[in-house]
Amino acid sequence: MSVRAEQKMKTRQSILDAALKILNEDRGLTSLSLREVAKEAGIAPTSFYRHFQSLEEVGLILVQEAGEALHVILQDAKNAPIHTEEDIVRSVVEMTMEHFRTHGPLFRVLAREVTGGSKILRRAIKKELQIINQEMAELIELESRLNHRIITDANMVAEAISTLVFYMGVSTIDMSYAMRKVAEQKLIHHIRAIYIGAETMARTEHMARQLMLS
Amino acid sequence: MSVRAEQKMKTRQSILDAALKILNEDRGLTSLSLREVAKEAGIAPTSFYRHFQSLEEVGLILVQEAGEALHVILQDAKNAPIHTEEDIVRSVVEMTMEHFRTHGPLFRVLAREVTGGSKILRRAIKKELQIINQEMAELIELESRLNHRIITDANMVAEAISTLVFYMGVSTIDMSYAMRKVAEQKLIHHIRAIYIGAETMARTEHMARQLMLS
DNA sequence: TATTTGAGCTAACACTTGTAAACTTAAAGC
DNA sequence: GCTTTAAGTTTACAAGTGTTAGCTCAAATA
Repeated sequence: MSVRAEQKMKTRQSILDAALKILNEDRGLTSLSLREVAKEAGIAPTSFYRHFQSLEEVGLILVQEAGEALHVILQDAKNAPIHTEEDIVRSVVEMTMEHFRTHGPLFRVLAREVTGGSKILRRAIKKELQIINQEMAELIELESRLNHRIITDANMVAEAISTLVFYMGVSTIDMSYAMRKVAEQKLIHHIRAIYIGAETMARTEHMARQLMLS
Repeated sequence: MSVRAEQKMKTRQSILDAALKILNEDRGLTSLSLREVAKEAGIAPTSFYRHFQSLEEVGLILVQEAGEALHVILQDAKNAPIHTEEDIVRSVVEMTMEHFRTHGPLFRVLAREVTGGSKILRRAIKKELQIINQEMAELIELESRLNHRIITDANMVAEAISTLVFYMGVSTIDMSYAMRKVAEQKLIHHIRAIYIGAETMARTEHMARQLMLS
């Protein structure tokens, strides 16, 4: 890459960093000002336009980054060696929480902007979460096949689980280690309840069908 | 009430209405401007101060209103005649969804500001949701006692359910009738899974304990 | 009826906002 | 080495911001 292009990338990154830093200080994207971000990034206000059209565009990139980080977690879980329900739940929850914590600012943006002021951003985040949901459904189907478990609707289970993990998970970012661990255990418990509930429902349905046939 | 006090109340209400109206148009509280609200309310900017200290104070009142609306739902559910699990879940979900829809703007504020820019508001909303949680736990305990159901930790079940109902419920506000009904059914299914899961877990635990004793 | 009160007003302030226009200047390309 | 390109700059402007001070005038009070 040329010296110029390299410098441009650097400045671009410093804008993204600046935006994320300010967003992390309890601010919504729509309450952000271009000048403020430019100042934090150490550039002139108008230089911003050399890199992005608007702050919304910056937001979209941050959302994309957060989404990719989530995909990695699920991909890792899918490729992990052990696939018992207990292990998979615990490892996914722990990995997700760890990821939330280490990439706190990014996920705080995700959580804030999913109900935030920009329609475009909301749409983008919901799409991202939908993909996560799909991936989780695949993971659940994989596990249930391996352990001869009857789960009629993996998508439903995935929806409930990913919703809980996302919203409860994000709220743990600011917590102390001890409290976070408690929240983690709660989350694992909830997920297990959903899992077992779905299985019990499927089994009773299955039994009812067999009874009808006989 | 004196003529003057009455007029003041009217203006106060028009400020609250104006704020809610603007907030409903995809705006966060921190991105709101005082002058903008005053204009929408049909008063001079400085007149705002005769009623509130800041926009945050306005936000707090809106949150309080939304919270009260939620309490009413649960109170109604507790006082409803039929208390089978199936009925209670369906009726609470349907009532909550209906309430979310009819008071859409208010709950959109709640959902937006729980991750929003004001720490004070976030705290207030979380407290409100915590109370809801407590009330739901009582409802679950009431039902399980009536139907001789074994539920070891009603608080946990309540947490999972109220989290799902709140976040999934709020996202249904903008939906068409048909889609909302689908989301409603999904939600009922999730709740039932959690309920049954918790019961199954409690029963296996119960059996294990009895096995140990014998 | 005369006085006081206070909701709502206008004017003014110091400041921040987004963005346009025109520049500098160092790297890229020929 | 000369020209072109473009990242980053300064300056400028019109519009919007929160908040203070002081005025109005009708209702409340004495």
